[in-house]
Amino acid sequence: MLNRVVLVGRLTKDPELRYTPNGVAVANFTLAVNRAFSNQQGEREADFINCVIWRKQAENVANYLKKGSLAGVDGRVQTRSYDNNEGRRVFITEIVAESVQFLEPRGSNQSGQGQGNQDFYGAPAGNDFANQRNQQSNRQSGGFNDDPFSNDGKPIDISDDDLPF
Amino acid sequence: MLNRVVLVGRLTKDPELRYTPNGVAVANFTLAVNRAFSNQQGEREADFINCVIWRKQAENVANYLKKGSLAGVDGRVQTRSYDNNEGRRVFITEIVAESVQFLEPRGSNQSGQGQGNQDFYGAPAGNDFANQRNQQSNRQSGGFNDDPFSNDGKPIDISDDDLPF
Amino acid sequence: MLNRVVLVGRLTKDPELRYTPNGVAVANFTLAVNRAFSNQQGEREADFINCVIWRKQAENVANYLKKGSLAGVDGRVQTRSYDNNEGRRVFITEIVAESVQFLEPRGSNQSGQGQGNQDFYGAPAGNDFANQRNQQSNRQSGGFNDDPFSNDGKPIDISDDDLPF
Amino acid sequence: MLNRVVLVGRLTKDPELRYTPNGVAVANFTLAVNRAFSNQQGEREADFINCVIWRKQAENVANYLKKGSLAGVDGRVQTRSYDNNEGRRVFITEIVAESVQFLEPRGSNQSGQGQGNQDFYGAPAGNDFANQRNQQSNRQSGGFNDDPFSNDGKPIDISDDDLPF
DNA sequence: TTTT
DNA sequence: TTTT
Repeated sequence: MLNRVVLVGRLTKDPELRYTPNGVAVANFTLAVNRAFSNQQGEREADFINCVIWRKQAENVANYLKKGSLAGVDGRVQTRSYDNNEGRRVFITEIVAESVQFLEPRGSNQSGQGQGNQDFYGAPAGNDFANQRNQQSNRQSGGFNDDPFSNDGKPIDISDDDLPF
Repeated sequence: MLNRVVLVGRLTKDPELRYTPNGVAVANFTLAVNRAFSNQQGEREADFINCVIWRKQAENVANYLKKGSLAGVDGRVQTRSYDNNEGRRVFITEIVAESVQFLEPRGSNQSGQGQGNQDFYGAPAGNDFANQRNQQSNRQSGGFNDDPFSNDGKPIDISDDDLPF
Repeated sequence: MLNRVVLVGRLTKDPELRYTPNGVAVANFTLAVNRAFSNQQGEREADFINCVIWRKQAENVANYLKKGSLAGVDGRVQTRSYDNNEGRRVFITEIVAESVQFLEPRGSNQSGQGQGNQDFYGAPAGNDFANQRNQQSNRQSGGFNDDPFSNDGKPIDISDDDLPF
Repeated sequence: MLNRVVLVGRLTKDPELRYTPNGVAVANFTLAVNRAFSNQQGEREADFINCVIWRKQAENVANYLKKGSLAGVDGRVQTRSYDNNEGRRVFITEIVAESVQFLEPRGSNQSGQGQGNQDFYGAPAGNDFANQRNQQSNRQSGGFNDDPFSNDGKPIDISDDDLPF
């Protein structure tokens, strides 16, 4: 059934890249998306939206985005649940990104060295991470957690079953 | 910033209509949205996506949708947090619906009496609940809960501050 | 770059299914999408939105949708141009559907015989035409036109180049 | 009915701002949206998508966006037709933008003088043009054309009837 | 009639 | 050239 989400926002932290036991890459990141309206105190708030992305694009996200990066996400809403360490069922709503667009001007990550690029404010060519299905990643898995958005060293129970395809 | 969600799914239960202390209507409902793909066991799962809607449209949702109704939602992703009764901060991700479309065939709610309507399977005219801003609802508030998706009779702490405009 | 469209509407006519010279299926159809608001004459107008869909899903659309069917489309906006028979360049904006959802109640196509189905108004299981990439269709091509939305028997010049991948 | 479009792309030209006979502002612009995939020649093409925006936001677009600006659009697909000067009916599909987001880094419009802004690449605060309904613009109308995307000095026949609300 |  |  129809399930579509499009977001533009900034990463609240560097993305977290991990691997399932089978070696499939997953990255998690949170987008801060500023609201278009102000609240009753006249402040403009933001929504902090958890996103997951799989496989090759997960590695792209980890390599090219960092805290503060402006990015666009096209994906879908996913819900899942897991039992936490107190034996309580926790429900998660997150966005599974199907493609991520890097919206920073080219070179904005650079540390300071000259750029000599007249295209400085342009979006990099080929900066979409979409349509890279069928690509496989095979590095070994590190510690994989029960909740991809926490990182507290608890035992692993997210498996390849969480792969959205 | 861009924040857009479109869903089509079925209500998992009747919508819950409540009123803020100021008399503003809010309805909560959950959409079961079937996934387009099957999991590794060959089953087609669903996402269970919590939605909120405000004001006149909240009352429309409460009046016209019920458990099992097929509906479309156009809205945005919202996150918020509250402190639960154990003093723990709980983070919520939900969809604020800006418009809801009733996708049931006309008359499918009817109890059995004849319809004599050749348009029986047609979508009802005017079945969009959109573009009804500026309408105000003023009924008195009933018990309002700390989490619009739970309903356990705990003290009220959602106020008009939660109004998304 | 981000380019996403989601529509729900009714087919204005039966879909048109054709095949490229290489045997790839394409279907064209127009969705009438009723506007959520009324015009200054108090009438509710509709937008008539041309859609294209490729491969296996094109055949599904042709087989399962017809004039009047309620359908959801998830896709992207595409523009292209061609030179018409007067040597004039014509610009086309249309929606390339990536998935189509059949929103008619189960059995609504039936000619009249009893159904005995308590789920009569339920959406059919498996009624999404999505995620069917990698499927190939190989029937022979019939007359393929210069504009997939016209059908006037003029020589073919839409080729597999128009395939959106 | 559901009708939602989200785009991110670059303006192909400066926006065109005009006023209806009643003094309502309208701006037209075209977004070049690069495709996520390459064609059979290995080139990455773009879609050139016509957009319209009304009222206060039209003036914002005219003031803040120009050829090459990176912008996000949230809106809906609209179709309409008009009779051209040869008496032929022309059908138009365009995007009615409901909000536009300015995605250029702050200061990228500047002519060259120093900026001394550590937030140089940050999106400007308040750079959404959304949620500004109810605002009225009253300047006098200049030449208004039969097709908002052409500009050939022909007599005016787009009126306030084209206002999408 | 196309942007970077 | 438009659906219910």
